[in-house]
Amino acid sequence: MKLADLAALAGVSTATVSRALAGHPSVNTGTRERIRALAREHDVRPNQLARNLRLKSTGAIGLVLPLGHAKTQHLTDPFFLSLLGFLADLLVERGYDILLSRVIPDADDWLERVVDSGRIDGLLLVGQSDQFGVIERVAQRYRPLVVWGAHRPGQHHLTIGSDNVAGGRMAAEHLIAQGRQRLLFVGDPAPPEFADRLAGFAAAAHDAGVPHDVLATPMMPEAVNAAVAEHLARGAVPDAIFAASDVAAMSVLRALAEAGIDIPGTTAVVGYDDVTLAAHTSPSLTTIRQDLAIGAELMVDRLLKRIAGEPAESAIVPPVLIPRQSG
Amino acid sequence: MKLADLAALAGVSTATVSRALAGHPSVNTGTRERIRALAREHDVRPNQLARNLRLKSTGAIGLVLPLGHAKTQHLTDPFFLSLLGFLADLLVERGYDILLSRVIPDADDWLERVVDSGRIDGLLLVGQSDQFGVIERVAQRYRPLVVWGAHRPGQHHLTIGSDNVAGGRMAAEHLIAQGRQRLLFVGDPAPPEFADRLAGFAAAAHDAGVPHDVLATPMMPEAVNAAVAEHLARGAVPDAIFAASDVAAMSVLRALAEAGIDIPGTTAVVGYDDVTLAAHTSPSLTTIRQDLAIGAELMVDRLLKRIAGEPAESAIVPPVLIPRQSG
DNA sequence: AAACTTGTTGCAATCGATTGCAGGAATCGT
DNA sequence: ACGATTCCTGCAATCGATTGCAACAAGTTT
Repeated sequence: MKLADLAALAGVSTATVSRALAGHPSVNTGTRERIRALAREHDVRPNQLARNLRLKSTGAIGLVLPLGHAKTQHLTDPFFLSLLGFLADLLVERGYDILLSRVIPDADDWLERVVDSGRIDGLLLVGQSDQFGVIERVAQRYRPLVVWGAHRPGQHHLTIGSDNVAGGRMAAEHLIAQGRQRLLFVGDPAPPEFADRLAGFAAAAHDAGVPHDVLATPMMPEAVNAAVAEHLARGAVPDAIFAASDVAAMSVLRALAEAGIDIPGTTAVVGYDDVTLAAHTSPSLTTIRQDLAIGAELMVDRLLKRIAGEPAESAIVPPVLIPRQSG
Repeated sequence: MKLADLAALAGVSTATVSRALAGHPSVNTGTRERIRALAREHDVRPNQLARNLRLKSTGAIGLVLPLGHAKTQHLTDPFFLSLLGFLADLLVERGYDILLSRVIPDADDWLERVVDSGRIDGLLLVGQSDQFGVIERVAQRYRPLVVWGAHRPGQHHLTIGSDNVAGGRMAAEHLIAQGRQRLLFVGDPAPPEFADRLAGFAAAAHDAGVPHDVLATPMMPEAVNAAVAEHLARGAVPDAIFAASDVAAMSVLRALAEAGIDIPGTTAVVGYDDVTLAAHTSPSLTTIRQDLAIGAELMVDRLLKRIAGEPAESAIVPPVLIPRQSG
């Protein structure tokens, strides 16, 4: 039942009904209570769409996962789901709904379509994928936009992310401190997050005078598994592998186990993210943790500041090495 | 930029612009192309809210997790996140957006508010929690509503769920076949899903002439852990525990390990759900799998049927016992 | 030349709520 | 008793797109 119907029932105008339900002070106390009682009795629930249209505010935050570099990747990715869980909890606590979309950036105005749809008050983007340019362009004019990802000098869009260069460096230093000598990076070096992890990894190796290889592969589990298997079959057995993500690291573990290689005896493995699963693989996975609880809080905090018109800047969550059995 | 602005630029009415962009056949081909070119050039993106209001359809599906029995439970729950992942993938493939809310059912019209908000074309509810009555009431009049949960004879709302009674029964039979004699159910027996699991468990135990106990506890990890620890401290050491969920089962594993009890030598543990983690705990967790990929497909399929005005009925996903190390 | 199609476009109502402004009634001050 | 406040309520515009109906021009038929 809508406001106009209730107005007819109560013998007043919709204007008065609207004001009564909104608790507007200018409406007479008696009338207000009468209308409210009637509203309860007759199941009146105002149409949010109409309200949003008029007020130009929706109470919803967009949450988008752009899938440029892995068109077959699904929302079931544990890293994304975990971050999503934290973000959702925080946003709901603050009274926002979440409009979730998975976008495959084919048309190059995909981001414009999202922000100009009028359906959201702000947007959280998880991962820059290969859409750096698009994001920059939109961020120039659309303020309430926060991205999980890497920060480049001079960029205009607001990012929250872990320091991937530092994380990659930590991985390499940790492995080298164990005396590992033949380092291998496994993953897709194209997306900025992964590129930074590799850069830090390579820099630390270089500083220590240790050589390293790069095994570039798409991030899908079977692809990683196959790439590592083939690499091993060629007789190249590294004594340390740094995988671009935990999910990739788990495929690496599997490929090594299938090749009968001892972990960490022969080859150490270090992952990235510290997804919940990482503590429970066997052997359990040494990894670089991104603290998503903190990251999510930073994202939401910055986004709400931007929505309120206040300034807010990028921030970095420091990565932490979590040593476990795999290396 | 909105349609009216473009109309002014093109020297036509908004009506014509609307029809041109929608590809309505009655508009002159020349005019249509001229308007479309202008639209591309000037970044015209119609306001979805206004469109939705007029058309009374939104292209969004609500996804709600009611948290009646665990007011502190979060969206980070792995079972929910996993189902959410599957649902989101399916819905996005079909062109729907997802409006995600976590609801704490305090006011008893929480569900009415969601379905009458005008913001969604249909609703998926994950879990009935303790809100069976509310859901029944709304389902009487609101058709596009699909619930993940238990099916009661004579109920009106459409549910997809695993056969929890059969699942509970399988757990008990599996344990009894190993010669286990002192069975214990751990969990909150109030929500219908859990009640069914307990009912099947109890029935199978009764059929086999084996006694069983019930340790009722809230489902939060610390609560389960504490409840089991206290139970053990009272000297009652069961030789088999059936936990209402995998997450609860993991707390049970921890409590047993902390009490120095051998698993599965002294006490076997069986969980429910088969979350990804269950295969990776140590010892790995024997559990009753709910196939969420299939469940999600059934939910989306039924919901879209209902939205299209077609009839659709409840369905059941058969549970499967996954034997692992814990029992 | 009158009557009738056909093709294209615009007017204005509609979706349902919010709110500035105006106006009527009641109360107050002098 | 008359103007000035104060209080309350309703009118009507507004948010932006969609669409039935009417209108008009150009072409066709008789």
